[in-house]
Amino acid sequence: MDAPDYQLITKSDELAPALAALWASPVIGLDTETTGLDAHSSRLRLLQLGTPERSWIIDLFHFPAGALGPVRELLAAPHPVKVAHNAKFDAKFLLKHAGVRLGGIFDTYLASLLASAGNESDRHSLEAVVQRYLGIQLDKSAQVSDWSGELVGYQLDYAARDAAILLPLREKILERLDEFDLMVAAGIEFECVLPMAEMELAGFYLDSGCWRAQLERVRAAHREASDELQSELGRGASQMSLFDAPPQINLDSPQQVRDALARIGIEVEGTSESKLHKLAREHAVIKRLLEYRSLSKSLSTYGESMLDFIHPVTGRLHADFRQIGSPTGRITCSQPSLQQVPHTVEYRSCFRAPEGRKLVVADFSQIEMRILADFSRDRALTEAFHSGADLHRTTASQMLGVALESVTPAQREQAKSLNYGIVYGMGAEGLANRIDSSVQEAEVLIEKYFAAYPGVDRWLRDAAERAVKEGRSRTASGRLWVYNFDVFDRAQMAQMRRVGKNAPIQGTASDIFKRAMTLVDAGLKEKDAQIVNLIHDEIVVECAEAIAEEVAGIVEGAMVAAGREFLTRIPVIVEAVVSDAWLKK
DNA sequence: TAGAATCGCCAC
DNA sequence: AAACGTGGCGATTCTA
Repeated sequence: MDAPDYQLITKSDELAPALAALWASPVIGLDTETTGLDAHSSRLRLLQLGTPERSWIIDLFHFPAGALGPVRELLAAPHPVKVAHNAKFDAKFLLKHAGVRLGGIFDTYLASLLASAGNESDRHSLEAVVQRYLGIQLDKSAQVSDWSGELVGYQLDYAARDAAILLPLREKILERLDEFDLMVAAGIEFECVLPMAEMELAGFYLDSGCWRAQLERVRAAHREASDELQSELGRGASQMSLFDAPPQINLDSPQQVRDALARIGIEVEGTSESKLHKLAREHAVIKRLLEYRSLSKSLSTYGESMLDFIHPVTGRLHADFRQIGSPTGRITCSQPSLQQVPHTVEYRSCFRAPEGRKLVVADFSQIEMRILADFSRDRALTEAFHSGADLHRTTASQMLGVALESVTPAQREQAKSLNYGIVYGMGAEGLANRIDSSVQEAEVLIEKYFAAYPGVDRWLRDAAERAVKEGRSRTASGRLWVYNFDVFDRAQMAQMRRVGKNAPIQGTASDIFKRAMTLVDAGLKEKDAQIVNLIHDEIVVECAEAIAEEVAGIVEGAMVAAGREFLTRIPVIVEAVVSDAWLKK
């Protein structure tokens, strides 16, 4: 593609005519060039803005932040719409280096992801998307050039072209979004971009001293467990002589562990947690092995590596959040994953509010079950939520036909397993495995569950049938997942039925969650408060101590409002707690 | 020997 | 073989 008509702007008197044309355009392309990928340690060099007729390249090295006034106004306004590819990136740099909250975003990256409807083989780089939608091959070689020095012609051509291509690209993707009824879902996604950028830029504070102390405790326990297991498992090994140490077993190798267990007379098919768990009661060595595994996991995944992610400039963790991380629309997080920190006080208390600040930890109460109740219109499940009583206890009471007060803890646990398992399409074997019962007993429990909630039974069967018949599913916002299962493969068909039950529920939960994020962010706009983490149904906000209670109220209200946009028949409950650390008090 | 595949396990 | 859905990640094992 040839370079479009463009003008390089290095003086403030050149801005006015450009701004006049940009304000007059309903949609403009936006791109930035930066000296690196990290907004805290890199600089913003160029801001490219394009109308269909013309592009402008603003060299920000020539503009102190104060001189950008009128441009900031344009960028913050909801109109004109700004088309950008992966706008989160540009939004972070604009926020950090120009103090602008980018408004009116149309993100071609997110749009492309939505339009691909869960097809994970599609790539979504600007290059790939331009190729797919416009049939044009882009040359991206200038992207990684040095953007900190004197700019040369090919860099400016490249910069102008990337902004100009976004407008025709948006047109084509819009056609596809419209064709697939994805406009509502796209709107939800676009509104999340700025909150996501703000969150990543702010980062999540981790007390490194606390974390190191925790690691030391785990290390000691790990050594102890390892020594004990080596001597236990070494017993079965043949020894050269009495004075030779028994050969070391690699406890992290499932193969070696299985062989070692066999030598001391314990035969196992697999060494996974669920298989071993059942044997843990009769064999102390297995119980120890499971403890060892858990400690290993702690050390490897949540060990020093977490500290390596602390940013040298901000002293905080700036994880990478993928806004559409799964086909159901869930957000995922990596480097580090702040969504899988062990749910124990020892770990979570290290994520705490800095001096003078508080964390507000707010999560939806049983949102997926509420969605299931709303979708299925099951009378008993609906009643269970309206009663306000403990869901699992109520489920047990309704299944077993006993009074609420006489439900035993064991019965409640079984009902809980059913409530959680059922939205994943769990079968009798799965339940039996989980609650340590026979398959027959599990079958009886499932029958009782569906007898108590016949509407749920009907909805789940129907969802599975629809999934198979249509080969796709949608969430409440219309988010689409076109399945890629092999219809000639029995196992894959069974999986498709389970996904058909789960995807609309999990996906609607992420619709609600994303709306919640937008509303929370809007509610906190003028406050000294900032979203710092997102975990599927939980939002963590850091704020000034003095306004913590008020912020908790705003967060709770916003999340409830988001839930009510989608659930009309079932109450939405959010628990918001003010805390010094990432704990629900 | 580097990268892919697999296992196992953390979160929701 | 799989058996409960979505992910990320680390260690081991396999493979080209």
